[in-house]
Amino acid sequence: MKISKTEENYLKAIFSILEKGKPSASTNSISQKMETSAASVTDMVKRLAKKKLAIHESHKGVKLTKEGNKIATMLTRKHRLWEVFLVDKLDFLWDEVHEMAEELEHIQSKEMIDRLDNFLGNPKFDPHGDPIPDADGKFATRQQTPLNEFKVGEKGTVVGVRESSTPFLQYLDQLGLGLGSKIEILEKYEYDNSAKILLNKSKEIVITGKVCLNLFLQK
Amino acid sequence: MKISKTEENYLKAIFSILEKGKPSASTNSISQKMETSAASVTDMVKRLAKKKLAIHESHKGVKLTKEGNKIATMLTRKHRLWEVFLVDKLDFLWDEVHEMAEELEHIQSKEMIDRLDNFLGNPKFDPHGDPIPDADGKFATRQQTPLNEFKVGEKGTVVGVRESSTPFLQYLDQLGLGLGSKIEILEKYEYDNSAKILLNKSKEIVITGKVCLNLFLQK
DNA sequence: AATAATTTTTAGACTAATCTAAAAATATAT
DNA sequence: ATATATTTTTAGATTAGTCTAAAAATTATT
Repeated sequence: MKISKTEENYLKAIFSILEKGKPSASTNSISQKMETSAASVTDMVKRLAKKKLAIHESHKGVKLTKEGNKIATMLTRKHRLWEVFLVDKLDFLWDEVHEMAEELEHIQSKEMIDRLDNFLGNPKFDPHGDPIPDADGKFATRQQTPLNEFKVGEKGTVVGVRESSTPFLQYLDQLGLGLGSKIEILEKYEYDNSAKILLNKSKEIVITGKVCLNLFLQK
Repeated sequence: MKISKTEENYLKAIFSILEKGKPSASTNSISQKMETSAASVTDMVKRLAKKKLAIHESHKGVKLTKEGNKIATMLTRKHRLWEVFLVDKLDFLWDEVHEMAEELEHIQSKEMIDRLDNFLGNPKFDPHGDPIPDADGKFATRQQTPLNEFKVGEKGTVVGVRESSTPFLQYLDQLGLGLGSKIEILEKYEYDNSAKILLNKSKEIVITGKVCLNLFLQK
């Protein structure tokens, strides 16, 4: 059965909504992710259901079948491996690679992606710290805590970001914060969740509540 | 102006026909390359003409504009660079890479392809010996002669193939012939253009006229 | 429970890319 | 040069993916 690029993108959108713990993905939430009308979503969801990639009960949202889930997982695998390639081999910055990976993830060959995986040294996480599923679809797990849950005096290493939009990543770059940065909490300002931190044992900076919420660290 | 993947494929098809020295590409020749009906070609050619990528006079075939030519050249550049990547970095065989490169060539980013070029060491020829245009669209040239024009006693090194279909390349592999093979002509059999050759100064083999016609060598 | 607001689906239309069948134009052969 | 064959174009239909506007279903509010 052939699956179009558009269908793949819908599967990914649904997957990303379900990933956040929702029991099913609403038509509206999908239309926002895909930047299309709700009517288009209804049409497409019916097509995915007919192909046994999704389960759709009218007015009750969409889930993925095992097959739909597998396809979305493999798209995620491809996306993240290509991001590693672009950063590690072609020297792009972590905020520059998303769009390119969005295109590259639709390249078919499974053999190619498995070889790419090997070529890159079987990375477990992408340049934003997101886990890369292996060839069987298994995601690596990792002990990680958002910075806002840290207490004064605690230390940790940045291992991921909750949001990987270009502006946010560029802002982190400006601050000198990236994957691998060592952090110690010096002070916390509860009124807006901001904090003063010691960065890489050398520089004191103040970061906003938004940043605290979106940084994942390993203790 | 946005150019669809389909339009890109038509541009490439037209380009490849014109490349063989034809003054213009006929509707029929394009429909054969694209494996579509002649009617579809007429439709598409009109669209390309409207976008100023092709020049079309009814019943008189198609040419490419400077812009159309440039796009086709850049597609060729991308295709061939990706082939080098697949063979040099992911260890695919020269007969396995065409289909994957057909997909990869449609990835947009020019910056990415220029970086890929550098990463690969700015190769001038792809795994089949075809020249890779540089970032400005310039093709490398090379002194090359088809094997059938060689005389008994002459020697040369294989640098390219006229046809790069999977069966032909696999047949060459079976014979132990590839880019870089050293050849000396021992005998020529005029009645069917076959020849007996000395391969890599070690092995005597007989090759058919078809092979002689499709191998390019440097003297 | 009835009404209002929101979400989802249906209906009908549009575009890109394709097709078949028929008509028109060009090329070939007697 | 006329008839035949081939090539190209036109006409009309089809499918995937999209849209807007309206109808239907669900959820929230009084």
